[in-house]
Amino acid sequence: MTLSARSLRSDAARNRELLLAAAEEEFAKRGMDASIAAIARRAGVAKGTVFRHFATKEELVAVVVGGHFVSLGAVAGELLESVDPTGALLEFLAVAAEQLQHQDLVFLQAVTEGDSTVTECRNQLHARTNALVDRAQEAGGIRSDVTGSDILLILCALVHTVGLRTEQTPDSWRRHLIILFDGLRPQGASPLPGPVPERL
Amino acid sequence: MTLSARSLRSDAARNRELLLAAAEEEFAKRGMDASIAAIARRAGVAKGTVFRHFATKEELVAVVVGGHFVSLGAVAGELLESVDPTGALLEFLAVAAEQLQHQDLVFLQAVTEGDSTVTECRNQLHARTNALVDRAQEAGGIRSDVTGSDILLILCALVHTVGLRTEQTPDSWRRHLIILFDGLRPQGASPLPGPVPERL
DNA sequence: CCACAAGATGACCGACTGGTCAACTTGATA
DNA sequence: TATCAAGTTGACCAGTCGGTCATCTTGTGG
Repeated sequence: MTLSARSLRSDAARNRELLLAAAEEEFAKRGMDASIAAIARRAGVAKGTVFRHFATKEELVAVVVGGHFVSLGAVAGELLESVDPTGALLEFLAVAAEQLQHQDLVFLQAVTEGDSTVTECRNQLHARTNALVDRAQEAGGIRSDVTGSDILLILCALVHTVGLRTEQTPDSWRRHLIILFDGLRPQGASPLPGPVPERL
Repeated sequence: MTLSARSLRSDAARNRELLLAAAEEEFAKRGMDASIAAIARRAGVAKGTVFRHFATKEELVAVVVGGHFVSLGAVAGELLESVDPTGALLEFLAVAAEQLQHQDLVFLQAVTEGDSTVTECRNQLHARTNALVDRAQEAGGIRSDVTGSDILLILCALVHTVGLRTEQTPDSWRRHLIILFDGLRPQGASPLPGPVPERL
C-alpha cells in the first residue's frame, strides 16, 4: 500500500486525486492494459510521479478497484434498507453493472490478494451481497438455492455484457439482466448442479 | 486471407497445422494477448514462419476464430436435428460455452469484419442460432420475446464466466447457465426492455 | 541426382511497456 | 524570507511486442 495517509503536501494530495481520476477513466476506456504513461499524461503529470504515489501498476489498480468495492458496498448498504428486498437485489445488479462499465471484477480478486485494506472492503461487499440475497430469499422473491457467490459471478457476467455495448443497442444488457433475474425467481426453478459455493 | 489453399509444400502444410494448433492452445491459455513468439515456440518453428503463413497477428486470430465459428455452427447444425428443441438450445449454450473456454466471441465480431469467408461462417452460425431459438419457441420451451441476438449475448456472458473458473469451483458456471436458462422459460417471464434486436 | 523455387530461420527494427533515478522545483515551517 | 525535506521531472533502462528480411535449408519436378 501507499505510505499511510499522513501529511501529504498540498500539491501531492492534488496530484494523487488527479491520478486516481485519470486512472479510473483510462482503465474504463482501455481496460486493465491502459498504460502508466497514458494515465500520467491524462493527469497532467510526469510518469515518475505515478510511481511516487503507487509503487507499482498493480498497486494503482488495487487502489482504484478498492474504490469500486467501497462504492458498490455503499450501494448494497443503502439497498439493505429497502422495503422491497427482491427489488433491492435487482436494483443492486443493475446499478453495479452499469457502474462498473466493463471493468472486470475478477482481476480484482487476484490483484487484491494480500492487501489488507482492500480485502476488507471486498469482504464487506461480499457480506452485504450475502445479506441482500438472504433478505430476498426470506421474502420469497428469489430461489433458495442461489448464494452470494452465484450473484457475484452473475454480476461479473453482466458487467461483461455491459462492456459489449454497441451504439445501435446500448441497452441490450438490460434484456440480459431481466432474463437472469427471471431465472432467479423461485417459481419453476431447476435444481442447480454442483456443490453449493461456500459463503464468501 | 492467406494465399489460396493451393499447392502447399508438405513441410509447409504440416507447419501450418502445427501453428494453428499452437495458436489455439496459446490463445486459450493466455487470451488474445498470447505472443506470436510463444505460439511459434509451441509449434516448434521460428517466428518468421508464423508471418509466412499469416501476414499479421490479426489474420491468425481471424483464422483461429473462424474455426470456432465453423465448429459452433456444426454443433448448432446437429442440434437442429434434435427431437427436443428446448433441450437442444440448452445443450447448445453448454457446449458452446465449454468449447470456447475463455475465448471472447466479440473481438471476433470486430476482427472478422471484412473477411468474406469468416463472415460467411459467422452468418451461418447466426442463422442456425436463430433457428434453434425459433424451434424452441415453437415448442413452447422458451419465452417468445427473446431472439438469437439475446442468446449470443448471453453466450458471450456465459463464456466469460467459464473463463473465471477456479480450481475450487470449476463448474460454478453451470449454475449460472441453469439460472439463465430458467430465465428463458416462458412461465412468469417479465417483459424485456428496449427494442427487439434485429435478426442477425 | 540436380536445380531451383518454396519455405524456414533468427538477428534485427522501431514502438511501446513498467519501472528507476539524479537533478531540479516547490510548499511548508521556523 | 531562508531552508530543506517532500515532491516532480523526463531521460533512461531492460524487456517485450509485432513485424521484416537477407540468408540459409529443403522438398520436389524433371
